[in-house]
Amino acid sequence: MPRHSSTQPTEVELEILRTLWDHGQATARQIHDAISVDRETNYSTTVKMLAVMYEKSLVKRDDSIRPILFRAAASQKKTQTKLLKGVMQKVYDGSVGSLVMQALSSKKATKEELAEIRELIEKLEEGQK
Amino acid sequence: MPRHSSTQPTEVELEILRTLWDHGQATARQIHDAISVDRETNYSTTVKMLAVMYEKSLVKRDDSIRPILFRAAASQKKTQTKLLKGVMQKVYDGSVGSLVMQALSSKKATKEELAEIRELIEKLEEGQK
DNA sequence: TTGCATTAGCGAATTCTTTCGCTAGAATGG
DNA sequence: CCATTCTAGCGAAAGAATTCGCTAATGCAA
Repeated sequence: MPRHSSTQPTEVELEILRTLWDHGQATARQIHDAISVDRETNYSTTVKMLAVMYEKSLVKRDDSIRPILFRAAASQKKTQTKLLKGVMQKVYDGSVGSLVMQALSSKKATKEELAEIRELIEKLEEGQK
Repeated sequence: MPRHSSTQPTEVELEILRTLWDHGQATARQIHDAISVDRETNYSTTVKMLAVMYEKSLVKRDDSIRPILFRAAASQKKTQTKLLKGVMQKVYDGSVGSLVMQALSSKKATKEELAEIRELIEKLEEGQK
């Protein structure tokens, strides 16, 4: 019986996407070097993952030039939001409130972050009246 | 080459845990009926998943009685926090701030939730001075 | 007790993800 | 142009998560 069909990036795919978002675009070699800092892995693996991701339309490629350049197909923000909503649904039963409360409780935010969040809250509360 | 080792619950495991948190404890049959509402699945599968989860120590079982009763090994909160931290790390590079900002922007929170979050923020800002 | 229904467990198969060896083609420096 | 190095791709295999058929054990009701 088939299982998935949604195109959420997997763990390794996400790492690759992260370097693409950082660099804007990159060759397989550059991507490989970037992720090799954390994860010990083979160049072939990176190339293969890029092929898989291209299949899934997670990346675009420009092969009019050599070496081939890759870029993320979707913006970081869009992807993050999609993943976050997934977690919100699966882990917090869709409740933004509990997710945010736990996030804030579980890890220290900087003064600046807190201020920024408070402003957003106030704006949201304003718009709600 | 080995890949994982951490004991984060997977997707299906999480669904089972959710019903356990809801019910406190439950038989395989009850769990199966509960998750069958959303996901079409076979009773054998549920039983197997419970066995796997028992191996991983995600659930405890009381087989002094029949039918066997299962309960979650860790609290919902603890598990949620662990999963959320994972996402924070992998998707938001460890930044609570961006995670919270995006969560609040991406889905409407109720008036009550906003108020509660604002209070927490204010308390956190207070403690930071 | 016997027969029937439900529960529990095992092992194997399927699907999805990640890995890499090996080869062919392209680029580069001498 | 040749040798060497780098890039790209394929196919197979390993690892991980999920599925289920089949059987044994247990419980229950007549």
